[in-house]
Amino acid sequence: MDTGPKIAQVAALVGDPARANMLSALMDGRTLTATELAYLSGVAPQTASGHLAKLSDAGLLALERRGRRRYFRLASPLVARMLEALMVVAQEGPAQQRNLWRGGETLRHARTCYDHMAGRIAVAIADRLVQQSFVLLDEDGGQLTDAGRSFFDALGVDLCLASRRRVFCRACLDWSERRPHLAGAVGAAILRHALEHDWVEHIRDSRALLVTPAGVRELATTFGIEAAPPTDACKGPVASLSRRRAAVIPV
Amino acid sequence: MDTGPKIAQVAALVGDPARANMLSALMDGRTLTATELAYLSGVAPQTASGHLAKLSDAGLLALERRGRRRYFRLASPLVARMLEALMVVAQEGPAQQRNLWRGGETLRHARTCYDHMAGRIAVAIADRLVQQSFVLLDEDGGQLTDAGRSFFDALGVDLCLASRRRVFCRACLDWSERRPHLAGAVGAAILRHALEHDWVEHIRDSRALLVTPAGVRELATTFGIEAAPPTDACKGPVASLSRRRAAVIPV
DNA sequence: CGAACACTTCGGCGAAGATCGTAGTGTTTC
DNA sequence: GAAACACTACGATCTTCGCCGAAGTGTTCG
Repeated sequence: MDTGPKIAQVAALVGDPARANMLSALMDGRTLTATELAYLSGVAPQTASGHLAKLSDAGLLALERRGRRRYFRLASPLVARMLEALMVVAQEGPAQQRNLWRGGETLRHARTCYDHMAGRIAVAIADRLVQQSFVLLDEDGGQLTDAGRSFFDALGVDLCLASRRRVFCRACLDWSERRPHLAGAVGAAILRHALEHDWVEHIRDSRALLVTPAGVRELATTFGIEAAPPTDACKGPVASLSRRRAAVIPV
Repeated sequence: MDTGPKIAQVAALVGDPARANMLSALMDGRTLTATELAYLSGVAPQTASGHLAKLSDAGLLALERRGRRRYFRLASPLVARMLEALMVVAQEGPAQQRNLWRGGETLRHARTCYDHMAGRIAVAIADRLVQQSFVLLDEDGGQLTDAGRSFFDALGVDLCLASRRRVFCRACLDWSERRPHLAGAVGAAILRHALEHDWVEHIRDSRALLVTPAGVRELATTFGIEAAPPTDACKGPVASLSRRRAAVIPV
């Protein structure tokens, strides 16, 4: 029993475009139904059913039966980490594609990435925190400094670390900005705080985040970030996911 | 340009058993020739050539022409991280396979994992360091405590952090032991130190490590670890990699 | 109870791609 | 210069697997 064939098995599952789209759609931690995932991945429900069965059998997805529909979500944060790692390599990939992501301005601006924030805003926040020596960051990990801890305490961000002394964060390469943003315990705490204080809110069914007017103010005063949303915000956030069937997801 | 199809492209590359074997073989940072990789992955040289071309084009492998042979290695630590993440999910996978890895006692005992140590020894070291509060560790990262820093200083381990203040380490799930061992800057420093002081040495062409008598002594006094090598050590360390062609790799 | 709905199973079609034999290019060795 | 070697390019074969139409199970709603 070597490791090669085993990782091949998992990788092959992710290697199909339809399944990869499903997993991408679930990357923000939401739970979606089989039908929704079928539309999002651009295949017929029968096809999607087969894909979802494979992903569940392999332990990549967890499923919950509720009434006549089945809700799927990523089986664990480890799966999200794996997808993230794949994304990084896919982005770096051949040196050719130096261009950033076009279209979906809303997504580029602010979105969720499993349990933390991503996009321009998130990268800007990370930059600021590093610049002020509130966090130390590199590819192998990161940590909150004492100054940073005080900063977040003063801000009222609940780091959920009463019982656990260590204050970890880690870098997560932003696929639209190609720069690191904050993930891990600290990243999750920031997103939680932002949602609870209405700095940002989820847009429809997408992973995009809308920065509220209050959020713009707060982000400016707290982090010195210009967080005004792009002009074309709120336009078909999930449309980019469906390949063939451009139908609007019925919810 | 969505992320789904892009990660699918990369995942599909890893999704073929032959290519997965090649990448696994390169996981320890070695550079191997096309012929060696062909044998290790169990396919004919022509087939391997095609696979290697694809992996190189996609930016997963870096190749260096020297004379009439081409040496391949992982293009970056990011690729190793990706494979590691895949391995974790592949191991966790379906709850059924609760059994540990059988065979290859030498590999299970001690081996390299890209730039750090893995196997029973590495897990034991990590356990010990955590137990003594020299490092803090969880899935999101890790960090060296002040006490830990003093410990390594006293030990003479060069953490290579003169210019960089942060002292990062991270957990890497050991695929044979299913428990975390140390990776990141600290993990790499430990392996470097162990090699420089002849605690361990590379076995032939495999990623397995042989713990020297001196190493057994030092590991016992330093970490309180019983590091005596298994009795069947040094037997065909790479044989487990070749599937069909069991020929010995000509070097 | 029957209709609408969410999802799954089955079966055949079709395309993608992994494989290796043969043949070819460039490099080293004698 | 010829032979051995490492690797690559091409072509034919063959298996695999994604795909959807049609039909079937279980659930909800009127």
